[in-house]
Amino acid sequence: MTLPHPTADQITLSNVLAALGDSTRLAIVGYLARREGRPTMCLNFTDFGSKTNISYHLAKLREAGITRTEVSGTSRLITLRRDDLDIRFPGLLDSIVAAAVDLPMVKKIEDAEEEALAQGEAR
Amino acid sequence: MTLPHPTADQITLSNVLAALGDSTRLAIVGYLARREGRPTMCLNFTDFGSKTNISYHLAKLREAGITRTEVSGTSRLITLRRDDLDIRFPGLLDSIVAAAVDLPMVKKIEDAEEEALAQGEAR
DNA sequence: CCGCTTGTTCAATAGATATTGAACTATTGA
DNA sequence: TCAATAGTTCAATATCTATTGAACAAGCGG
Repeated sequence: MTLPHPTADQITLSNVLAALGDSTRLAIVGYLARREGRPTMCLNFTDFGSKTNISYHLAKLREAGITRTEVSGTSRLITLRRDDLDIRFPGLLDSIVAAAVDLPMVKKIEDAEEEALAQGEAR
Repeated sequence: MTLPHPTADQITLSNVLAALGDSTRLAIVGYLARREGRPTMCLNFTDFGSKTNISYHLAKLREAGITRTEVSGTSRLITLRRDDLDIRFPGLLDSIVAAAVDLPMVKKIEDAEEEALAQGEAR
């Protein structure tokens, strides 16, 4: 089962920039970049907003060609489409991610995660 | 006489991307990049929309820190803030401009210009 | 099979954004 | 001083976008 994604050549600069022009989605991308390697699903973003809202933003990112969403059981695995974006717009994602990883919003939820983890261990 | 511009460190990634997420403004930036060196004023953009509309979009670009607007008599000279943007977000503008210069909208008005020029010469 | 987890879809709403024409400001050139 | 030029401001509007809660779908574990 696969969700609809644009092919590499269907990705437009306008759509990419419009998608990233929202602070929530920019934070999602920054967070995804930090977690690269680790599987990331919708639940990981709940600190960014309600379940419904995250679903909405992730759909926007997917439709713009910024993320890839793979269905895995009841969850979805979200990854950045680094390779495709780099072919279409060389250097673009790198420069955006470089700044996005340091966004206050991203740091905030990383801190929240560490705290939750620490508490889980303490229990 | 100077218009209000954000300082380099007041420029945020979110604002820049939101400003460039509009196709008209993206075309303006692409066009500005093509004209780099030559002075460019609001009148040059009239093919992108009404006078009022261009004024609106140029204000957005200026407020986001993407362009600098200098008053010169009754006109304003618009330039890209390449240096400032490159310090804040290295590589970002370059990668965007590289794609934006080839936008259909940009090509269209360059063609229109050449035609107008040819006609002016013929007369 | 039942309930829990994970997400999506839908309808409603509030807020932001783009676009327009009319009126206005300010500078320049005759 | 007058008229033309170059842009802005304003109010109105139409459209789009983000956000929410309720209802739904689908896989997983007991």
